[in-house]
Amino acid sequence: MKESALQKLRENERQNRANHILNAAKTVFIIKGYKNATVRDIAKEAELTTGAIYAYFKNKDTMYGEVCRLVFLDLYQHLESTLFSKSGTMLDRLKNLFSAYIEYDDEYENDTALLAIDYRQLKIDKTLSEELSNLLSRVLDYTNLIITDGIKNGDLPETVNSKQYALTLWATVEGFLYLNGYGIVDHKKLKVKNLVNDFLESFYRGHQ
Amino acid sequence: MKESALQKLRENERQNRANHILNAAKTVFIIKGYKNATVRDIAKEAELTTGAIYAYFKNKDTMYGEVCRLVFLDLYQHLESTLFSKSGTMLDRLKNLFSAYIEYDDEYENDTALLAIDYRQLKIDKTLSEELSNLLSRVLDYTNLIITDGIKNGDLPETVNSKQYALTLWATVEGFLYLNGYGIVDHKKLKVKNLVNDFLESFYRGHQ
Amino acid sequence: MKESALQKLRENERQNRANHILNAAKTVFIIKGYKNATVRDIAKEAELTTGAIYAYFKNKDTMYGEVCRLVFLDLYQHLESTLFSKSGTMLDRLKNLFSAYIEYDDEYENDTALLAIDYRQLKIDKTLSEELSNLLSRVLDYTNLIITDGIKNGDLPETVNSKQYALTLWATVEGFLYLNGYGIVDHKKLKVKNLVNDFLESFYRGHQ
Amino acid sequence: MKESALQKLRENERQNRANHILNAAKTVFIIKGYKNATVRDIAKEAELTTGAIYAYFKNKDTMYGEVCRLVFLDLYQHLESTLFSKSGTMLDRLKNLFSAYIEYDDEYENDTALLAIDYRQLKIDKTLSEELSNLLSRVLDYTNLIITDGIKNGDLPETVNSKQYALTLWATVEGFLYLNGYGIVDHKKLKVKNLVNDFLESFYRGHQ
DNA sequence: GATGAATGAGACTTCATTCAT
DNA sequence: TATGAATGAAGTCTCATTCAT
Repeated sequence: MKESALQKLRENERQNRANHILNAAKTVFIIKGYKNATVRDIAKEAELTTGAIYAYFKNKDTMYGEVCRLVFLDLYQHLESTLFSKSGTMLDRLKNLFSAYIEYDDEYENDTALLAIDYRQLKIDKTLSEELSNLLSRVLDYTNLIITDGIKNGDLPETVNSKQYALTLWATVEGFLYLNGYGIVDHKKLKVKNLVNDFLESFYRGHQ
Repeated sequence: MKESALQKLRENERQNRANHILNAAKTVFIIKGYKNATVRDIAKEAELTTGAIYAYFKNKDTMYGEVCRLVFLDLYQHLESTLFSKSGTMLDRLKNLFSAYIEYDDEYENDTALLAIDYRQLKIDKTLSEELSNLLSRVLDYTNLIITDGIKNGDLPETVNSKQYALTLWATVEGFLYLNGYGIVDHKKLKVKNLVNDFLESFYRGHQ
Repeated sequence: MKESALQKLRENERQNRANHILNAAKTVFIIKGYKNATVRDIAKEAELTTGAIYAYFKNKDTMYGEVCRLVFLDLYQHLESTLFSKSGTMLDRLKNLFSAYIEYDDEYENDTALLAIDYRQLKIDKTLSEELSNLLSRVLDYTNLIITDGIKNGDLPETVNSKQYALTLWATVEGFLYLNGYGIVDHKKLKVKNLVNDFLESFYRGHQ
Repeated sequence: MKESALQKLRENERQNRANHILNAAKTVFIIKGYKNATVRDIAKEAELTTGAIYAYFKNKDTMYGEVCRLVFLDLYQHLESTLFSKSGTMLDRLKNLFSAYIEYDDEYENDTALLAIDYRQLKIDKTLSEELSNLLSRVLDYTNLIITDGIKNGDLPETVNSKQYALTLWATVEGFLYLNGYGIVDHKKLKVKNLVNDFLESFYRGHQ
């Protein structure tokens, strides 16, 4: 029993340190991008040596993948509060969901996309790779949920294909963030959040 | 005078060879991605040697930037035929424009995005960098043109902000392509082109 | 006095643990070879941690050397039973000796050679190094003993140089094992033991 | 035609440089042993930089394998002169063959064995690995040839199993060299060559 | 004594870039 | 201009060894 408690403590410690490294990695990857970030950079950021890193992560690519996972999980935690407040109209719920999404993206300096961008080129375990794919598509599920609710409530006609509707919404939001990332959205006048809200309304009207 | 003609000839020759290399680079970058493409790969594809490349391009990053430019220019040539046929409704013209855009993306196996993705991390001349930014936003101008025409023709109410409308359309299309690139769009049932067409219609209806 | 008894006990305890580690090391070195065996591997095999190892052994090379010594000591214990049964002809005694040697080698899957192979490249104390050299040549002494007995008994003419005779026998046996280790001896038809026995007879006949 | 000639010239150049590197590697491997030799050492010995090495050899292990091959090929060139002089008795021919073998080994400071020792642990192409195995057993074929000749000529009775005879001879020679490598053969009094010659005679007598 | 996290040197390897020919 | 060998810096990763707990 004692043994098991000790083990748990140690495992916890280990997990903490791994997270510490992962956070350092996140910082570095966001600042320098995958290509230019070196393991040494990450080690320095974590106040460790290169070798220490490898006690926790198999290699750079895996770290990158894990950072992506972390960001996704963070994101979903951020979104879930919004999601499960079933009060309000469908439109409000969608606005809330995407606002939360956009806020999160803002917080990480528009680098959600940057992070997620090409994990398919990485040498990572299939398990992790698949998990990332799943996580990537989870927003869709969230959105879909709200929309099917909307159809049930009569917010949208029954003829609406909820999956396609959800996909379209998400595509637009991702698109805005993507363009915003390239500095194409004029920050002074238009903010992504407003753009999305306007879009949600027009698109909604188009389905009445 | 003669000298100048000769010079022009030489300059032409040089330009041809540079283009030849650029095409090889495009091929390699699309297949392998920026990270994994080596200058040697490009040289081999161009049936040249490493050293020769450097007579035409300052460095790998510049080549990558130039490839991006090439792709954009190609794209715009592809789009322009569509653009300037001012016949048809606004909706038809938009559909044509984006169809052409999507077709082009298909042709390059969804790697337009892949190519364009992070030229901001590259060490390239400011000139080139700015040109890429401009090119990137040119589709917007195209779209905007069609929409202002639409407003003039009464296809859309005058209250519509054409820039925002255009931005939204483009965002959605980019978003679809982005998601499609990640395999999130179900290819068997939904095609990007149909998704976009459906979207254009709903969005249009939403503004009546 | 009491102190000394306690000390002895402790020293014993320590010796036991060192032997435990050494056996683990032997296992790992035989399976993985010196090059590929890591101290961590050994620690794991001994159900200890890396650090603990260093309380007993100065470094990896020393461990390797000690393993070699252990193997030699084991070997000689294995051989000695044979040796001191002075019954039988010289030829029989030699056959018995080498049979025992070969059996021992078999037991460790032909890795006697693998173990002994290059302790001279190791960073180990001169004492240990010299001891290994001595141990290595001890078989020679054994063989020599039997042969001088044989000469006394008239099994071999007095003109025979016993040292050279012994050296030759041993060389051949080692050679067979070495070739066998490389898979050069055809296992199905010829077994090392038979080859050695045949050899011993022919060589013996050649000295009559 | 000219092109092909140029290519041949270049290929030659390349081969020369590869050989130059290989010789440097041989030197380093012999002095330091596989384990302690670094690619940097080899590069320095070849008066090149590390990177240059990799233009010629895939990796360290492959270089080691190639060095082994080189040594074998050299050896066989050295032996072949001897081999094909079919004059002399079987015994003389065998003495010549093994003398040549031993001389070669001497020349390389007893490191034939050292080199050949564990190429099976290396990460090398199967092709190379198999070639090394073949080369390793070629001496056997040579020996066998002389012995079958000997049987034909009546030097040995027909009942002798030539393969076993050959294997035994070779085993003994290898064994002597092996022991000699460990400093067990007393250099001042006994020389390997003499030991082998004496052995060959006794063994031969044992088969009459 | 034992732990195991951390160190730090050094190994192998890759590749953009240069330069003598 | 073209060649391609060579450079050299940087990268990823491994592991014997140390040390605070």
